[in-house]
Amino acid sequence: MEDASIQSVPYPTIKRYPAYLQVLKELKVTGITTVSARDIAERLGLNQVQVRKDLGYSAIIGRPKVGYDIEQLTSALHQLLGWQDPKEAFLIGAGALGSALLGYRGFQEYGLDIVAAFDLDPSKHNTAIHGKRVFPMERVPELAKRMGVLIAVLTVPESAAQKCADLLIEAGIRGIWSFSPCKIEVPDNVVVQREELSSGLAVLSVRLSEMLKHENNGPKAPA
Amino acid sequence: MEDASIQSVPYPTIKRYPAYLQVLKELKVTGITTVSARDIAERLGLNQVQVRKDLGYSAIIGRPKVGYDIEQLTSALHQLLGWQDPKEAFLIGAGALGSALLGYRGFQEYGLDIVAAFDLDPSKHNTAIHGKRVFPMERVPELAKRMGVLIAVLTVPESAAQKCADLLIEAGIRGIWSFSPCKIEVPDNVVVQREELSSGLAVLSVRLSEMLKHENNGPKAPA
DNA sequence: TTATGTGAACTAATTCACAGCG
DNA sequence: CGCTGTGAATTAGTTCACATAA
Repeated sequence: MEDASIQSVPYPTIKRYPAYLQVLKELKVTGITTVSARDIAERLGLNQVQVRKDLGYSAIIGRPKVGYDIEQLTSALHQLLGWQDPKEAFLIGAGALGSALLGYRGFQEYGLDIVAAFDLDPSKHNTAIHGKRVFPMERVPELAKRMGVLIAVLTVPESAAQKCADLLIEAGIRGIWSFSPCKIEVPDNVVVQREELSSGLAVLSVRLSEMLKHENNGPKAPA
Repeated sequence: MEDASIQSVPYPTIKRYPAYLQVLKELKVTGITTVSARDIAERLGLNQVQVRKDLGYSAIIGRPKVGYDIEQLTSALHQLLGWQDPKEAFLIGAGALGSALLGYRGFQEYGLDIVAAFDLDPSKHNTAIHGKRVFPMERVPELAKRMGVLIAVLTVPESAAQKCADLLIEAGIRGIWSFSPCKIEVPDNVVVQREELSSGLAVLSVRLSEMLKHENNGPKAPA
């Protein structure tokens, strides 16, 4: 079965891969060439069996007593993620968050190369932010087609999100990484990944509240 | 059992709460006062039973044929998240991402009020970014204690993350929302929530690759 | 009939336990 | 032994199916 790859890798696993790559990168600069699943697990606070299972979705095999070859493993994970060669992307919405993302070099490592920014606000047009030029929104279709760009990072206010998305879709964009806290309607052949910054904050809030509550109740309560 | 609240709400549920609040806020401005689970579910692309189960962790009860009272539900969710009154927080690392977060008003809604920024770079000291003053890192302990700040948003480079975290812990910070892609060691009484921007991108990459692959294979492959 | 609420069934993910290899 | 790899057991989360209330 050649196409066992139809979403055979579970999403929780995929979400952990970037962290694995991060660890591999760190180890590599120290000159180490192999790593054990346990080592990765400890550095990330995960279960070692989980790491082995996750790595098992790649073609590479680890050697007992030695571990995994860092070089091989890195490229295997890059391949599973489709990060072999960076994909060009547009950034839509050069506000505070958008500007920050334009200045973030790390995306290169994540297979993403933001090549241009777009904004509705004319005062931003033809300026450059972190070395990336800002174009008027209307030019998305033309430039997307010319450059063959398929991915957009959407950092516009909620109120503009759907309108911008519609324009992106018309321009042939197939993947939208959205930082706007709202649902975006797209046809079946377009993928939207919604980044929920607030989810992480919600978890932090709850964990912190619980910890503080226990400190107050703990001493009094039995056991 | 009064303390059934010891992490009785599953994390996946907690992560969805901010999205629910977002929907409730949108509905509220239109003047509507009640909402059904199905309506929420549709707006977010979720299953309606899941929404009901999630809301079931709160004390409020919905009325058949009517739904949930938006006002009540909002405050119940705020309470479950510990977002009743905004918590003051420090931002550590006034680089590109840090500056963006300083400019993001939305955190107020998420129970977070960033009151000051800190940076190692002296050239940034005593400047203001989006109206928030930037202090030298050394002043964290003094100001945290004076203001009773317990939460920090960490947006420093990987290389500085642990060092900054150590200083924060010494200053009495109990919750760290970290955007640095690395593990941070903290004592048991401190909570670290790691925000993995790359996870979302990983999922987008894979979903997009699969979609494009199917388009190429699809027409040829059987069924 | 249109909604909530919930036990039961199912599906997914994690962890355990152990076999196998160098 | 120290490590990988994996079937089996467990736990967690989601969805189904249905009872109930206005």
